[in-house]
Amino acid sequence: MIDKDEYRKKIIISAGQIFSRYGFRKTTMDELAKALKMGKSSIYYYFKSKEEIFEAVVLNEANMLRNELTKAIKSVDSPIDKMRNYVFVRMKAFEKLSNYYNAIFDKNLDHFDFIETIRARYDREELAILRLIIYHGARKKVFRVVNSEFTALAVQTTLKGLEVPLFWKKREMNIEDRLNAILDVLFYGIVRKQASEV
Amino acid sequence: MIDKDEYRKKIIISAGQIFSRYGFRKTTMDELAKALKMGKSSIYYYFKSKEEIFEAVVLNEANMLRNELTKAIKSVDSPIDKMRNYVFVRMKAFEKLSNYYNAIFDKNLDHFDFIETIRARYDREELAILRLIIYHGARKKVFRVVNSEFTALAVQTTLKGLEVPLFWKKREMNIEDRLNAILDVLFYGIVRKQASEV
DNA sequence: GAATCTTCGACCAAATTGTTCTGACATTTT
DNA sequence: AAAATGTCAGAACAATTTGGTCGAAGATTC
Repeated sequence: MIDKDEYRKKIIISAGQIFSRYGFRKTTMDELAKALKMGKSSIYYYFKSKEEIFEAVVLNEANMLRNELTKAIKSVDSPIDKMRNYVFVRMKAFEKLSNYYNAIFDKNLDHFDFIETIRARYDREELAILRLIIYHGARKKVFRVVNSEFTALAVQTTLKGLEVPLFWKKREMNIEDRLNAILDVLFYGIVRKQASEV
Repeated sequence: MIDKDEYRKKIIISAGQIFSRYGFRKTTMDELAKALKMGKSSIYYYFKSKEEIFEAVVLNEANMLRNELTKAIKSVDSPIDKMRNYVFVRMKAFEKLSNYYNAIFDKNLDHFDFIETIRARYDREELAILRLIIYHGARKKVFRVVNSEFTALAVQTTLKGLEVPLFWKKREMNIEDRLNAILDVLFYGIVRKQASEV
């Protein structure tokens, strides 16, 4: 009754861990049931299908990502730090939010249309955040920007480009160095020259 | 013809990676075939069954473990260092040789009798190595040992005891600290007192 | 004690999976 | 060159697995 939502959350968390370990396909309802210590059919009292559980899991991770990101950019003041934090948190989230990213990249899952929906919405939100950061940076004359909309899009494209190698070889090189390199490039192209002003 | 053994090795390596990721059960022959870029039925030209592949994988890892261990104890001279190296390498191997250890611990696999065989042989070999280290240590009067056979058994028991928590929560605490603690205990109970001789 | 909420075992149809079989192509042997 | 043997893959299969359903049986609330 009142516990139903609570129980749904429990299922989402437990399922999230198992999904992230074995992927959607290789995770069975029996496993989820056993992990939750309930009958397999009982799960269907809370969710209509395996796919619906996965959707909830992915949505949950997407929300967590959003929260962490907004917290990260609120924690600092300068536009440069905001941008740096944003990029860092977003890329560091790769390991934790594996279901979300698997859902986006795994070819076996692209028939799930909810993925496209989530991704589209997240892209829109991300663009808004980036635009805001950039706009404020330009306002404070820290960034040299002609059109904050286009610049935001450019940054987003870079981030997406970084996702791919990050996904395919996860444990290879450390993310930090690579991120810093990208941020360096990004800022040197974007930061207003302090010494010899144009 | 001459390539057959070569190809078997390739299969063992590729299968080893996939098994270590998904476990024996969740790995399908189709996956192995796709990873090897060959027809599923072609695999059966090299191996009689999925189980036989797994056996070869586990055996391979066991051999690798043996090699690393002998190399590790040969690289130093003093009995204390030998013992320390042995324990370290053995426990650090936990991550790399996941199939071997999964085969030993996974309840779903205990019906494979080859596991028991491998384990038994490895136990025997390990005991021999430990006994040798201890015996030499006693000879050099670095270790204080009554019966090197029993002492070796005691050390082995300790190592096995350490396997269990290592298996169940892999990424929790760092192994190093724990190993050092155990070695400390081990040596303080086993090393001959230098200052105030008995 | 009726009504509703929650759980579960039994069951099912569909999909998956390990394995076999047959035949095609390649290579070697005679 | 043809026979024999080695190498591979597609189709087919039997057995198992898997996601999902249904009705009944406890709980809980009214």
